[in-house]
Amino acid sequence: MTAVAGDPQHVFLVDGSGFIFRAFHGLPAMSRPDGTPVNAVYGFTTMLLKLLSDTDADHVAVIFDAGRLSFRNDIYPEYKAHRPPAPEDLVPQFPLIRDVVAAFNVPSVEMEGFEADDLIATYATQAVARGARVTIVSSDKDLMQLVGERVEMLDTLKNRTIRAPEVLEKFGVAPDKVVDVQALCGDPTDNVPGVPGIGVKTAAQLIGEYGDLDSLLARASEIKQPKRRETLLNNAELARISRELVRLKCDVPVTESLDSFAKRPFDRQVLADFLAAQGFKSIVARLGGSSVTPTAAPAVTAPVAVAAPVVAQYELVTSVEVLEAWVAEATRMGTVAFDTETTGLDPLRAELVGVSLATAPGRACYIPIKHDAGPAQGSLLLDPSPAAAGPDILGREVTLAKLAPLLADASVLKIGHNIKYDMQVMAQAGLTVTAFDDTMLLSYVLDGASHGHGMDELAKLHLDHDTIKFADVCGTGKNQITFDRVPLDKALAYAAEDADITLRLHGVLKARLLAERMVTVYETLERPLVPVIVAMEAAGIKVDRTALMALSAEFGGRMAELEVQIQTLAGREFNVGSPQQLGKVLFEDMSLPGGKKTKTGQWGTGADALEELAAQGHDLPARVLDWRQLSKLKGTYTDALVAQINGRTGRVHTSFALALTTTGRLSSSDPNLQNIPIRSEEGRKIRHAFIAEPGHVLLSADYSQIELRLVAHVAGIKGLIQAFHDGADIHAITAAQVFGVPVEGMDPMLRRRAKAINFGIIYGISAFGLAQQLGISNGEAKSYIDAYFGRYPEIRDFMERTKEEARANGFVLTPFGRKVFTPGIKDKNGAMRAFAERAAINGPIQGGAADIIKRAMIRLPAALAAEGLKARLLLQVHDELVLEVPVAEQDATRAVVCRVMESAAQLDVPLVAEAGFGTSWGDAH
DNA sequence: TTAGTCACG
DNA sequence: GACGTACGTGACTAAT
Repeated sequence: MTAVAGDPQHVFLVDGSGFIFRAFHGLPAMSRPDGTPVNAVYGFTTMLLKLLSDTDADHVAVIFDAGRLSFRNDIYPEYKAHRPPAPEDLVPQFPLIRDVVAAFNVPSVEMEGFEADDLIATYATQAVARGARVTIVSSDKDLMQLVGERVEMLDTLKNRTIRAPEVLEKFGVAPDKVVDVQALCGDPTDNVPGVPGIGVKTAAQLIGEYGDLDSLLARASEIKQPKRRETLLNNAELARISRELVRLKCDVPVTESLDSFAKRPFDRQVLADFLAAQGFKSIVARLGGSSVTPTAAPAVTAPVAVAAPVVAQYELVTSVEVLEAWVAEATRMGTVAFDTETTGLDPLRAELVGVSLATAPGRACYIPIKHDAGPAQGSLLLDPSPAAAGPDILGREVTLAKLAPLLADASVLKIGHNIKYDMQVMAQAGLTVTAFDDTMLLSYVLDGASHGHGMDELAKLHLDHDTIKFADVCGTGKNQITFDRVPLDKALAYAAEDADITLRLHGVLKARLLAERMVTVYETLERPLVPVIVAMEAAGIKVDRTALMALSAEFGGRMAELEVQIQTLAGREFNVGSPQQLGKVLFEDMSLPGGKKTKTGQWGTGADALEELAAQGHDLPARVLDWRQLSKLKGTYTDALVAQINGRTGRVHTSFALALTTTGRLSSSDPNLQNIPIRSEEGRKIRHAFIAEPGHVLLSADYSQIELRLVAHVAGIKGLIQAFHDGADIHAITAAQVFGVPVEGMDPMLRRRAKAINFGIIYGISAFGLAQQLGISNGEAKSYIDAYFGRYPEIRDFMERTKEEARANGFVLTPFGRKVFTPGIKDKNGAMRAFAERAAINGPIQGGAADIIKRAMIRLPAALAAEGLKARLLLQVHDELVLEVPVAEQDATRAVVCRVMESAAQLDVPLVAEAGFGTSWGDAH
């Protein structure tokens, strides 16, 4: 069949009835002012709105069930006979939902005697015959039999696409065998009898073995298990009837033609009026999008496609009445952007200065809480400050009291930009925030590290808006003032804009989430992690100040000794900490061999270069290495950490960045507690200074080989998967398999090489890199890699597949759907491209591991609470979690932590977590 | 501000 | 045949 002009390309068939029930049961009760229940109507409306704005479909229709009876009741009167009548609260919503569809100007179809599923089957068949793609918007398993090369299903509530693999997962067979399986196992919800005693698993196994139902029934007497054979022989007719019940009719004599589903525009005014009548103000606001002018009463008159400039109207809130009005408006809208202004960046030390809210584009307010009336430093005393002359501001107590219920109200969505910070600030004031979105995290899951996620940058990018910069309001450098000293008029303009922009960014970004299939990543991996991180940062970790200071003195003393020795050896004084001066000493004054220049023409004095010289017997570079180690430990850890101890808590509180890395990992800073030394003996002393409170111990639990397990899983490497199931020393087994030697009595060198290759795979292996790592020749490294690929052929496939994915999309996906962007993958510079290719290969592995530990962290607090355990999460170090645990609860806590970590994901390999206790972090390993 | 170095997974 | 490399971070110092 050849396509002719006007043929549909992509057809959306929405299972209206299915969605109504799911929306009704999935959403909390909602009602119109007149008392009519509308939760299903609301759910249906938002779904349809998203669907229509996100899809490339050119044909759309919503299909409903017409009545309770269909032709199936003629075959089997009991079909769906036991279904209770629709819930009382749902009945009045059926006609309203048909009105919704009409308001969207989308055709709806229903037909007496046929179920919606049959109509969907019929139209899908017609569409495929005309060369179109079909998306069935439903999660009903009865429709899975229709999935095919050109037909997919979309579960909008879970944002999941159902194709052949998902069908296989559900029924254990390909879509074309689904009816056979259903015929055997039946369906209690629809009263389809099936064969007694046979469930999905057995049915799939039988169909897999015999091919289809008819063959199975014909050869039933061959079945070995006597009981199963008997039931099949006795119930053959029941199975055939069941098959007729579940098989969808593809040739219903429909009256509406497929062509009549061609997508057509809808009248926004009609729709807005209808929605307003249902009380759906938040949807009306969304319809208006960025085109809404705050003064225009009906927000929907402007066409959404043309973004009219927003007329910003910001209000300074200085009376309780006005504050109450804003809270009421936010509650009514169901959505509010909010932002806090403070005196600093550290949420534990910063003081709350004010709060801004935004309820619609351009409509925002600022509530000052603590603004210093005095002029900024440097102003003349006689200068009458506008702030001093301004109106009185509301007190902290009353403002917080009025805001608390709004922030705690689960039915009002609070939108923040980096809301982690605002939640921490509010937590200091005793307020909790429930039901929130974060535009920074939205931006991060959508665009990864392809650009920054600061609000200024996003405002320019998505709204073409230049924001007022913090520096414009507070200055920079030594002239910088804190926000509480900013005059109120300037504070209003800056702070209210922040909330306003946040709200408008939310409109743009949240809409992209579904279209770009990032709902699940955002809602299950990123957003729920925020409160977990808030608690971790607030908890902090105790460090032994005295021990660190003693270490610092010790390191300092030894450095001074080494400096004397080094300068004596050099024959002159120079700054040992200067790579430039050291390079001259080594390669010019002393004329040592093998000096290499860095790309800027300096002598390279990295550890590998110094080690090589030391190995040749040169003393000076060896002592520089020692000096550098001590210098690093003293400067970065002992001294810096002591300076970071919070005066109030006596603990160190890091900051975890959630929207920074390219792979989805967290990062830690101020101080970085993810790079505390452990590999060297001297370094470990620092780890021993991280201690538990009296009566507590530290628990360190880490995933064993999580990245290599991810490799085995995503690449489907049978040899490695088996090895992980066997639970033995993975590097030794790799060595045995690749080099063909027994594990017993293995040369440790072979194991070391196998380990290096295993790591190399994770990094997107190259012969050069492996050679460098092992200190062997390029050729030898290449022969190892070839041997590895020969033993595990799936790895090569995975690497090629991943690079292809990166080239096609500009990103690769982790097993949990996170996008890892791969800029440079098409660069004309070969080195750049190779770099991007290795990063692409690493992406699903490192990113997948990051996803898994995030899942564990999200589940852990509730799992601990469920067993009444008081342990607190303190740190995450990529594959390790550190908790502070009451001594009496050690064993129970370890069990919960390991269980949660190990069950955080279901892969083709087991996940293993190992945990230890200690009074210090160093002892807990 | 950038480059070099080195701490971690 | 040359390119110039293991993946992902943050903090410190010297030099600009």
